[in-house]
Amino acid sequence: MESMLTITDVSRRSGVASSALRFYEERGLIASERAGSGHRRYPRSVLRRIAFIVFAQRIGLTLEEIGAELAKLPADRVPSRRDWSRLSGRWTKRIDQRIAELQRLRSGLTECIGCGCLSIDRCSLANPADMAGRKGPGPRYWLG
Amino acid sequence: MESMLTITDVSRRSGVASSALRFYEERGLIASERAGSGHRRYPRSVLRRIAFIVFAQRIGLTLEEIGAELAKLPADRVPSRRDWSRLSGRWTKRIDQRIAELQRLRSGLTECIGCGCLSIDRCSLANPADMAGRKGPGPRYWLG
DNA sequence: CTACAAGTTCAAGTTAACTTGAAGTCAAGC
DNA sequence: GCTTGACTTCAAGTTAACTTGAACTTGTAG
Repeated sequence: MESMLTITDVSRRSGVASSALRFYEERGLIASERAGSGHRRYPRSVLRRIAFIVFAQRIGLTLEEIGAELAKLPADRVPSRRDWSRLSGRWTKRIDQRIAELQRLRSGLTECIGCGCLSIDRCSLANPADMAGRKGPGPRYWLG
Repeated sequence: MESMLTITDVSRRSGVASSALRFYEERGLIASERAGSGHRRYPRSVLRRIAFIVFAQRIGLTLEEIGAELAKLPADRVPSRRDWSRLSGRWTKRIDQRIAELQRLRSGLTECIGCGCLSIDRCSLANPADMAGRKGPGPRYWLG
């Protein structure tokens, strides 16, 4: 059975633009075979891989990190449910850390800014030591 | 008393690089007076303003949004504690939304990827409708 | 057979939030 | 008088994750 998908098929089913799919391929996150014409053909299993990529992005991983995770999947066969859940298991901790950070910020909102200390020097929430200027150039994201 | 601060003073006390301080000024987030030499001089109150900016960034606001918030402060006097807490009050909701999103993702991690459905089409967490391709060009951040 | 849609590559553009570099000014110490 | 250091402006570079455009080739419907 000829069940390979075109790039438009994959784009429509995954919600990810074709340009992004080519970009992911360039970065080694997904792979494709080629039809005689040179057009990309994808196996159905790529959809799960893409879902995983999107999911991981929402959690906050960079494409580079996602690539590193995907590299741990078996190369010789279509990954099983166990394979996938082994990967995602590590993220739980990461999510928990982000949640904790946000909760810390949330309480700081009322306790620190709303409080009377008003001292940037003494306030642990707006403290040089734990925030700015760490990532070098480029945008600094919401979490150091 | 001559208690104005130089840009290096402010940078050291806030942990924000001087280049960033100039950038914030260009964007209208902070202001400075000038010494006869043309060098910037800041009142002490700028430190609280900068703390607020950094805090807001960690919560996930863009500089543009932060600018809009800061514009709501009184222009004719140094903002009071009430002024500040009025601003930050609105953020609580926002933080809660992010926390909820992360918790949703966290449970999806075990329930969806770890589960047997394995169908990208049926999985509400990796669903085209609520995720990709919304922000136009540029990076897509961890939250739609 | 001819449109026209869909696919290809490759280079360059986009956004946010800054940083870096070049070229010049100004004040203080020796 | 001169060097050093802090400061200035302005233009261009950086990073991530893509998108857009140009220039071409292929596949398909009529």
